[in-house]
Amino acid sequence: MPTDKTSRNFGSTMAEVAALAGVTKMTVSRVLRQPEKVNPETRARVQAAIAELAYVPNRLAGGLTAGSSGLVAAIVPTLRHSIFADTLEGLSDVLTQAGLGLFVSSSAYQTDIEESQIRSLLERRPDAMVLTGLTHTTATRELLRGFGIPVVETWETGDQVVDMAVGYSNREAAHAMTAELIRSGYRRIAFVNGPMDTNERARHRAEGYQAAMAEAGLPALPIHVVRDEAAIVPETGARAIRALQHTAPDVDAVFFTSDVFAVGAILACRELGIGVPGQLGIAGFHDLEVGRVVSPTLTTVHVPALEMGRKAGHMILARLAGKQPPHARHDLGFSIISRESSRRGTNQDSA
Amino acid sequence: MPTDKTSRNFGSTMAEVAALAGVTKMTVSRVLRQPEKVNPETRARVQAAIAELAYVPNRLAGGLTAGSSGLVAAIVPTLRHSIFADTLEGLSDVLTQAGLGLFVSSSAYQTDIEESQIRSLLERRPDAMVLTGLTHTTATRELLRGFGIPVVETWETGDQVVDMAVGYSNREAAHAMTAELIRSGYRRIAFVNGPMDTNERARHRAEGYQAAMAEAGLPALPIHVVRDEAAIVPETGARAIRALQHTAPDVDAVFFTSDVFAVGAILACRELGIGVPGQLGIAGFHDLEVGRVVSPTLTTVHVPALEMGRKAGHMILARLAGKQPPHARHDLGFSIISRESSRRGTNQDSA
DNA sequence: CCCTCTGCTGTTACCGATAGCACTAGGACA
DNA sequence: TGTCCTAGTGCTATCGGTAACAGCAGAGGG
Repeated sequence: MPTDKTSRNFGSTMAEVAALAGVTKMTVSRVLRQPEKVNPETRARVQAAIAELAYVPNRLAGGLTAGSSGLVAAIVPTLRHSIFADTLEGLSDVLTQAGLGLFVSSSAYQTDIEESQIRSLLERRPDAMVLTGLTHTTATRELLRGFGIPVVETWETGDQVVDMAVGYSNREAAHAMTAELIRSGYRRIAFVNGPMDTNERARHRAEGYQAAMAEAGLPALPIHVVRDEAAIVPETGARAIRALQHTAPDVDAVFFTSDVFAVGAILACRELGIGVPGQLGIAGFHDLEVGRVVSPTLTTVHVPALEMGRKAGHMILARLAGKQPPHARHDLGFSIISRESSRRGTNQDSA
Repeated sequence: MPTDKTSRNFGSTMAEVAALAGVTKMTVSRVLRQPEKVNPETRARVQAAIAELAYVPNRLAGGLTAGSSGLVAAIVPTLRHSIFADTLEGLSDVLTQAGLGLFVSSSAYQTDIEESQIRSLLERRPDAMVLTGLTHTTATRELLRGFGIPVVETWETGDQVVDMAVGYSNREAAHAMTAELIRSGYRRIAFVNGPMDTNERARHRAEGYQAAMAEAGLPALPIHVVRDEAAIVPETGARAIRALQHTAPDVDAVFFTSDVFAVGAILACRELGIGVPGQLGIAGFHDLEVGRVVSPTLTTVHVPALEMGRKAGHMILARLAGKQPPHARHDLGFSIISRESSRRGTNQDSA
């Protein structure tokens, strides 16, 4: 067993296996991918050689000829948010079963970073690519179209898709939640959102909020924007509550663009002696576990995080099999989870 | 621009760029990796051709010659647990900056699945591999050693490392937490653990618990094992509480191997009218956000999830640069976070 | 004016696998 | 007995790059 100076061995090559078995590489290759075409005796000999050398085929080399890497690249804004990890898990499940590898990268919510990452991901010639959201630079779109690989955009639906998309309507979801708050009796509803310039999910949610308010004949309040969306921590929600106390003390409900913020807000209210849901209604987004645990429990929007990942995986597989047509779009919907934090007139829990 | 029947283009090749620029592939290759060796005029011409064709180099092909893929493979038990996602994010940060790609796979906590995944990951000739835990099949160890690539095992420290390791001592962590509960006045302390046969983290935590009890002259209670560890949901913790009410009603504290379980337990206690921390002390593990939000707030063990990922990344980079020696091991420690759920004699919050 | 050196670019071989075709031996068939 | 067919296996080229060395022109030195 030869070992070079850096002690990197990389296992044996197909040629070594072939030599040991007394055949050519081609026969070894056949044993691996079309065993029925090889004489059982020869096959056994080759398999013995493979076992003896602990040979692991090099898919990179095979892929060169085949023109495919067996890799799917995925870009998420961050891994430090279980909601995106859920989508990745769903994707990974489906892809792994099909023998495809998953190659991950995080963009920190910035489209220019995303562009450079896509460029570097493409150097690995993925068989498909999964993106989060529909907002990308023009160069990104052109690059992806030029490569002609299946691209699935997740977490939103819309018309301007690069290729395919699976998601839900953030506009409708925010609309529905706002309407739910209004139905519960809240009138001065504030919306705490992420940056709307780089994130169409945030933009669409804002539109949904504003539309619902308008339909109810209520004034939409100025949207409170959380700048550093990468820092998704409860304290950000707490800070928003403290800020709103000054800028808009008459607000009677706050709808947060993430459960993480909403939960921080609930804790802040507890400290400040603000009764939730009596004095202030609170709603979140994502349906994270934390919202089920906090007291009062959090009203939120459930999003199909895992399912989007799975669906994206299936769309890719179908497409690679030549079935799924381009421009396929799937709306997986959402649901409003009404819990204690928006149940006006119920307990005024603040401890 | 040629496009084959499946509409997969894969961008242009270096040969096409070369033809357009009126040079050979070799010159294009040089422009990309040692531009200073190419005449500025030629270089400009080549760069124009690259831009015009939107050429993206194929690292797979380059890697074939170089004998490296620029990819690092990581295996985590599951992505649906933010704690492992944190480790991945740390790893990803470091690797991405160094131009390495991260290739992820989840093992569902089973070493046999892990083995087959490692085999399939190795087909992609990663430059390094990151594993979770120290428990692997013999075949896995041999395979990895045979490949001679840097391997970092995370989330535990110990002697039987394949190559390198970064983690903390689960034994000491569980020991410290148990001791903390004893110090708080609890005596009949139960431990709810994951399966100890496939997961040395669970095994070591059990040992730490037992040792701490023994040192205090207290009897270690039979360990309550949560079988389906993959289902890491609060309800599992709630179920454990209900079970313990029957099997060991005199227990005065429960130490859970995960905050997720501990939080479910706290909610169950609230429903059952069991006062926490008065009647029952509760402690968790991991220091998840959820433990900061639940009431009473959760006493837990903080583990360096993100840092382990980062450190693993740095160890790999150092090793690839020929610096880091084999068998390097790093203990990043842990810390006990004492919060309300184990503060005996304080409030008996059960709402 | 010749030689050597330097700077730049091209040629050839090869990384590890696979597609496509060629070839061989033995059996079926007329 | 000759022809055709069918397994089973090998040969060659190729995927898209890179390493190593070769070649060539102009500059500088003697």
